[in-house]
Amino acid sequence: MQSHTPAGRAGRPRSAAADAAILAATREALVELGWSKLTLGDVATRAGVAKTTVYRRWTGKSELVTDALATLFDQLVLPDRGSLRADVEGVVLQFADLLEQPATKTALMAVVAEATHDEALRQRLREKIVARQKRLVVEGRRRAQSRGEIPADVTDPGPQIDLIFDVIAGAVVHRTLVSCEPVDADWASRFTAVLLDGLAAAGG
Amino acid sequence: MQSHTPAGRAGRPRSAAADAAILAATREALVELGWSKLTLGDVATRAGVAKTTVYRRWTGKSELVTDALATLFDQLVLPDRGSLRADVEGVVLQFADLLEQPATKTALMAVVAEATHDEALRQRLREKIVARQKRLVVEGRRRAQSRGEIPADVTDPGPQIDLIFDVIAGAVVHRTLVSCEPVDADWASRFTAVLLDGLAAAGG
Amino acid sequence: MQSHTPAGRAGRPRSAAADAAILAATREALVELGWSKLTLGDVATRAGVAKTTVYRRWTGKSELVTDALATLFDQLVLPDRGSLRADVEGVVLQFADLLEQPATKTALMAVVAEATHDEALRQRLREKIVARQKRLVVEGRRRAQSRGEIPADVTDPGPQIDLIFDVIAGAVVHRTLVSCEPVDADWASRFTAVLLDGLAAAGG
Amino acid sequence: MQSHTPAGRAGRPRSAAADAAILAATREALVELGWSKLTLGDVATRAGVAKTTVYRRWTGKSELVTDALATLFDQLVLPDRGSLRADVEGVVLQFADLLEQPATKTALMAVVAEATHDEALRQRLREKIVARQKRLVVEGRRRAQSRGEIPADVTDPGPQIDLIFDVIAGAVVHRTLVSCEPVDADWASRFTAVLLDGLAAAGG
DNA sequence: CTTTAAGCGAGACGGTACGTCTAGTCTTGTT
DNA sequence: AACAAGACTAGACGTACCGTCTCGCTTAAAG
Repeated sequence: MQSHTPAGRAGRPRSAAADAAILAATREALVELGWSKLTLGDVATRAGVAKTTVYRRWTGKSELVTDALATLFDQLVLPDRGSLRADVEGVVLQFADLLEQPATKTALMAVVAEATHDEALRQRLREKIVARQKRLVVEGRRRAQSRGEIPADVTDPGPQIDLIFDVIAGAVVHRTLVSCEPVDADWASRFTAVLLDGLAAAGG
Repeated sequence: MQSHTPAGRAGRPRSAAADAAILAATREALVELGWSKLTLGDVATRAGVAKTTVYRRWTGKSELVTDALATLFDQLVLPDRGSLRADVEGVVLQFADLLEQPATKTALMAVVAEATHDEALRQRLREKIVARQKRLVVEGRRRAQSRGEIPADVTDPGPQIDLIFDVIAGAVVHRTLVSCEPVDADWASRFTAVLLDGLAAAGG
Repeated sequence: MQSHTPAGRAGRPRSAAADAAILAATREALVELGWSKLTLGDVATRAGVAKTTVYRRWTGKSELVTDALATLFDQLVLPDRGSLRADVEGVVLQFADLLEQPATKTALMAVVAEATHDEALRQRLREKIVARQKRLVVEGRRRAQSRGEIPADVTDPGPQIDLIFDVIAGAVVHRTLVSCEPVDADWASRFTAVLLDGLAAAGG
Repeated sequence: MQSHTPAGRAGRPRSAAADAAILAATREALVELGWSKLTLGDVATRAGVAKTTVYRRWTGKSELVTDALATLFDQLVLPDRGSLRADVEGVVLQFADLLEQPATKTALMAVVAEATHDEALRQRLREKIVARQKRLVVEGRRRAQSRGEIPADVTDPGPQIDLIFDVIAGAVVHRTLVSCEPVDADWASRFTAVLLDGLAAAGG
């Protein structure tokens, strides 16, 4: 999303409603058309906005879709389910739910693909998507420490936090989008067991 | 790749060299341009071939890139490193190496993205890419059983084999392409420890 | 008009019918819309042809309109009316008729205007439009000489031929498009008298 | 040009300087860009003025350019050269000089072209441009009458005045802009001879 | 000396057309 | 037949201008 009414106040201010309409139209178009057939002209039409208005606010398809995707990742929260094991299973199931939504699955991989050869997009992706997910892992670990389930680290973030994040996010994405198998309660339970037991044994 | 000189024998046979030239040109173009800016016309020009020749053999960009990608995954092998732990670390590092190659990283995510809304492509992806990776996991498990490191299952494939595959492939892909961190010997060692210890504790 | 089936013969040749359809559509659009609102996209649609086909054959609006205009100037002929005076009056009236046609009046001045800062267009204009008009003046003079109405020059073209052409064409265009007065039989007669008497007295 | 500080008196009056700046910027832009690439936004920028200020004063490109053109035609005067023949040659040379200026040649034909399908513009053109030229012809004729070179008409304006004007203006414009030949002293002399001798013989 | 109505610079807006590019097909003549 | 070449239809691309509008500020005549 862009900064509205920046520093100076000269000229007509940008319509705040347009941003929301464009992002909503983008999500809608993603579901119907997928990444490669989504066009900014079509998004503009759906949003009831001129094509130029879209181009004035976003520099291209990748940036727009990244921001539309970010609004979906805002749904992620971490309800306290009472134990570390339950919290991890909750996060796994919740992330899997998000990936089952057509707009998410279509867009996420496409944006990652574009980001492989676009540093600016990689930056945007990290700030708006990855950070939102990582927050959950960090929060879950903090809770487990306050419950006494795992020792409080001297160093924070702990040494394994990145590994944990890549394993959780990677495994869920891979099962959902590549293996195309459902992430159900059973899988979540088996996965959580391997992860937590492995971390415990490895001293993480 | 397509079947050359199929059943019928009338007319000029398809040039076998053209296939190789087109796939090589596709890999080259992927590195230079990325998925979204790669065009079949450009591939044809690079391959020194008419556009019609490309379209006669592949139905579209996704299929062509999938096949070009498959030639890269053919590099994957599983040298016997003497122990299960070493074999897993070897597979992790080898897969990471493959993903560091520009053509691979660019193409893999893009093909997965397209596959989310294209069943035929999903099928092709599983046959030509995923199967090649999974083979390594299955082979590694068989070796560990013959070494006596893990018990021989009654059921084959074992119950956790899919989970193991998703965890390994998912974590490596995520760390490489999303977190953009290197998969080095240290990370591979830590990851393998968590995975194997977790599986042992969970009874996998 | 472009050269079709140039030197080389590889590839599909350009459709000759398309040229005619595009030029006809251009004339039609000129009448309805005028120069400034005529768009090449609209011309393509009217001609039942893709926009790229137009751009492949003409480099821009000016060139296309010039060629469309040229087809109108092809109408000009010089019927033998028996005397120099009658021939001049005939040419004046015929040229005026041509300028009364909506497509002509709209396009001619616009092309001249563009040509003032485009040497290539100026060249094209001279070859395709001006030459067609000048031919009539030269032919009329040749006829008058064969009738013995004016002496046969030693030098050919005669010294005044350019002046005569500019006076005839200029006066008719100016009266029609700037003064917006009709060029009727009376005006043609008065104009012809002044021109021929003036030339006779001045020794042209 | 528009009326400043009109009848009503409330509110901030229009800046007189802006008019001059805009017209100057228009002439400048005409020279650099020509008619078809001249944009009002660019004119506004050159004039150091907001686009709205231009649109508040002129209804469109045609009107603005017509007015800018009119300021150039204000240069035309008719110094008394002592005889009808010398006066006509003077007018011809002076008009040709004006047409050699880049801004004039570019704009005049373009405005005439637009005027062919815009009655209001045709009116403006006649008032601001054509009238300025015609004045010279009328004045020259009046002078010749007072010198006794031609008889004073009972009717005024005389019957041939329009024809004379179209012949002079048309021939000079055509030679300059279509034939792209210079109007030098020799051509002016030959042209004047034909015109005046023709008029004398024809009884004009 | 305050209204108050218009002018002003800035710039976003809904549109339209631009000229280019790509997809995928079709039409040549050649191999 | 398959091939190289390249024209073809269809339509998206991102840019530039159009002419309008919405702002907040300035300017001077009217009250």
